[in-house]
Amino acid sequence: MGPDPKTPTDAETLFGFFNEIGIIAQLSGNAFERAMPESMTLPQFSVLNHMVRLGDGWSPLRIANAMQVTKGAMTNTLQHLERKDLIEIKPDEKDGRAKQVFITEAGRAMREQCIATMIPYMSSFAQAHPPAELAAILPTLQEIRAWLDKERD
Amino acid sequence: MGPDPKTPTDAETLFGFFNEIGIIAQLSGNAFERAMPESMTLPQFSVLNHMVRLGDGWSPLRIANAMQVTKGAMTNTLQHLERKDLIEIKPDEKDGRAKQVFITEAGRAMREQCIATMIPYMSSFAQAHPPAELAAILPTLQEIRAWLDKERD
DNA sequence: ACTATATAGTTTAACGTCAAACTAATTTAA
DNA sequence: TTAAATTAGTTTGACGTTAAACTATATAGT
Repeated sequence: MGPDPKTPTDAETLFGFFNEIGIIAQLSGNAFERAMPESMTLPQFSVLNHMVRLGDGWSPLRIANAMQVTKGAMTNTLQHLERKDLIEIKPDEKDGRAKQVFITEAGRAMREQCIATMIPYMSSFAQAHPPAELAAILPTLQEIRAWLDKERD
Repeated sequence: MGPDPKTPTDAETLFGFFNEIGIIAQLSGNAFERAMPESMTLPQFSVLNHMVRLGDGWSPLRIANAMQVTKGAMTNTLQHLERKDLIEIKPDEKDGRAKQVFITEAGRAMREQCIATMIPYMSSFAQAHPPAELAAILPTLQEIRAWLDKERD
């Protein structure tokens, strides 16, 4: 007897899982960007949001690590935000190599605006998928993220 | 009394969820690419894999739709694969606008090789996160993907 | 002190993605 | 049949990402 076509192998399950994750990330990222004010991208919003929630004055590298992105990628995102005057970057007095990133008033306003424009979309999503449903699978996702992060080397 | 800081709002849960998804997609995609043969990317592998699993001869647009990617993105990926002789693209006799994409022997071999080099990584992952665990949350993910896809307009 | 090493940021090159403009070929409708 | 609308693919421009090379500053070790 050959393998039962109905039962996916472990490799298939694993692949299907990551494939699903990848597509959701792509579709949701797109959806958010379409909902957000013109010219704002998800990474840009994420940085602003991060600073409002956890405080600013962080170094670019620390922000990059928090967002699991390379420092080169963060340089790029910060340059875009700075050109739009949504953040301010100052040299770190204590360490000549480092910089400190601060959100501006315009940055805070932009972050608020992004959230406001996302609300309709989020509500619509939440109606179809109650937060409790997401909260239920979140722990598993967090473990997987932690594993991948640890395994990164 | 202010809101309980321990209980995230629905918006926070929702945001945290998509954030987690995004990071897992990024970390896992990276991990797979690092494991794969030099010069192969995840989208390129995905196209080869798709053709082996579901048959070749599809049009670029149909492949793009299956992978939830724009046709422009697919043009790009197919060009890379074609340059490496992993696929062959022929005009569709029935429809002068369309093309048909076929996997070559080298393409099949490359797909096998990718799978082979991924096995150690997948095993290591599966040990920490049994497929049953993934299978348990897969349905929820699939519903979410379907919703996002439908909502795309 | 001085050299060697490590750390913070930037830059570059190669890929990927999307949206929108543009071709070319096929349908539809009038 | 002809003109209009649709469909398949490609191209372009703007962003994002990584890895690796490169600067500049700081810290360790001798």
